[in-house]
Amino acid sequence: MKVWARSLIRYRLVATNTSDKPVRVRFAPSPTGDLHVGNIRTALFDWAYARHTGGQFIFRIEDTDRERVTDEYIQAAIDTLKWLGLSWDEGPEVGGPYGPYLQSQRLDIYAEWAGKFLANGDAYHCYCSSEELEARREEQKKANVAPGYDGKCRTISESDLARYKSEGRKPVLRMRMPDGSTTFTDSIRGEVTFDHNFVPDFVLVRGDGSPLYTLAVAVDDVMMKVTHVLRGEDLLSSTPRQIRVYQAMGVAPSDYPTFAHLPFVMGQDNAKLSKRNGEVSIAWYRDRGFLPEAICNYLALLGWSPGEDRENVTMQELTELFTVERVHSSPARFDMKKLEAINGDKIRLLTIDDLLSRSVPFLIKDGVISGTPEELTIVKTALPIIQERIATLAEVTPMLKFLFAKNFVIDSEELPKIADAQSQAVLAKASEVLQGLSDWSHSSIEEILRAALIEEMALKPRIAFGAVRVAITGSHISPPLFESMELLGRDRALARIAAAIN
RNA sequence: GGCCCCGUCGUCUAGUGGCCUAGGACUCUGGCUUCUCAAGCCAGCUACGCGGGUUCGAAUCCCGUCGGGGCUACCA
Repeated sequence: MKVWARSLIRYRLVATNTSDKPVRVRFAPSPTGDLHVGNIRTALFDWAYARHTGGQFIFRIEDTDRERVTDEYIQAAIDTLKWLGLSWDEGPEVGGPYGPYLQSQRLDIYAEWAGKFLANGDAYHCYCSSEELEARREEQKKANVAPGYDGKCRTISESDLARYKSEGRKPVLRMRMPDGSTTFTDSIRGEVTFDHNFVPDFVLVRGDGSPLYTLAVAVDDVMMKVTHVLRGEDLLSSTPRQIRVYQAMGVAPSDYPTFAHLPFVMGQDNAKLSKRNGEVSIAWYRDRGFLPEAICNYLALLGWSPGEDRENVTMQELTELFTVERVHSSPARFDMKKLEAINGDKIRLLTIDDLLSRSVPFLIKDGVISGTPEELTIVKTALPIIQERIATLAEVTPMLKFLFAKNFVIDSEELPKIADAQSQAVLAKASEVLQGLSDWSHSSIEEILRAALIEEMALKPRIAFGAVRVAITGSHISPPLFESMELLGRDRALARIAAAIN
């Protein structure tokens, strides 16, 4: 029970969205670092819901904490969303009727509302110092009382006020939480109630006059006419505070946004995702050769499912199938293996031209090719034989580098595989028959090598071709041998076999 | 500690009282195919946290319990 009770009126709000207003969903990250898979999963659901309902997808940057948010991270967030294909209707770069969409550019709006709250008595100045608050919190813990602001500054005597001012204290603006409770309906979790004994008066504006998330998020959602808030579960317990601000703003309960708190995406060891807990930055996945549509498809499956034993969905299908009703309430663990499997599936679905344009940047970055038309022609010819054997675009490099090696050398670990007498005999025989081959096609190469090595020498295919494979590609793992030899060309193929013979 | 959320194979999930001797996918294991690696195909392993209820009948409803997570900031 609060000793500083101001009102005994039971405070119970039920936020419902019964209106048929057009859907407006926002993704509002606070770019204090690279966007990670958890953020992106939220963005994806926000986007899919907006597209599914034919509503607007709003992208807002929550940079009220300028100590931690940087312009680089803001730009990175914009780039990441673009790369994933999550296009927004309102937000950075595209603007919109309710802008600006960077909270740091909306300071006057927050100041105006803060002023109103203070004038109305919904909020009050609090002069307690951090040290004092900390000390009282410790006492609360000792006394086994719910920790939180005790309401000391709800009323301040004239003498205290004069003293605080003479000490040069800068007050924060605190929201007054009335007695009672807040109940709202979460689309995913159902009815949730918070007793205000556990929702202390919270700070809206810092001592330096800058707004906090608690103020900005609620003001912006109202001002931007947001109808649905799909966000991480970590914000669930802050919802009563947002509702309190709506109430202070004079918004009718029927106009409150509908909340849906998404379950977490956990790291490999069941802890919340972090830098130490698996790779979380989307940029890392991009650089590693994951397709944006594969990342989105996989992330969509974390906390949501289209049902009917379906898993492979296109971005278009995702927007058609996505509903909040099918979103889970329990957390999901991120599984790299499954992401890789889906990525491989998506790669196999690509046309050769598409696969080519996506692979080339990796080959260039890895120094395999410089990007000349001649090189691209060779790559394009080679892609069909490796398309089904790679799971990421980055694997194109180890698969195809043998075609472009300037100074071809066999991996030192592979050398022993062709050093034995049998392998040497195979290579000698292959060299001999191949030199007389006029038609350098993979079918002719296969035909003549089978006749010479398998039939004539009576060797097992994996033994015979294995030796040739190492000589040709430098590795015992490679694209199909005969196609590889055709692609390499007669002269280089013969030279490599010759070089492999001691 | 308090408040809140969550709990089906190792992982992601289907499942909203009988269609469930619990289905699919990834992983793993074995096999087929095979010039390596993949891909593909077939088979197999493995789950309703636990305990009480309600009911003719419970993975599905209720209670408790245990476990996990979040919040508890002049972060978001």
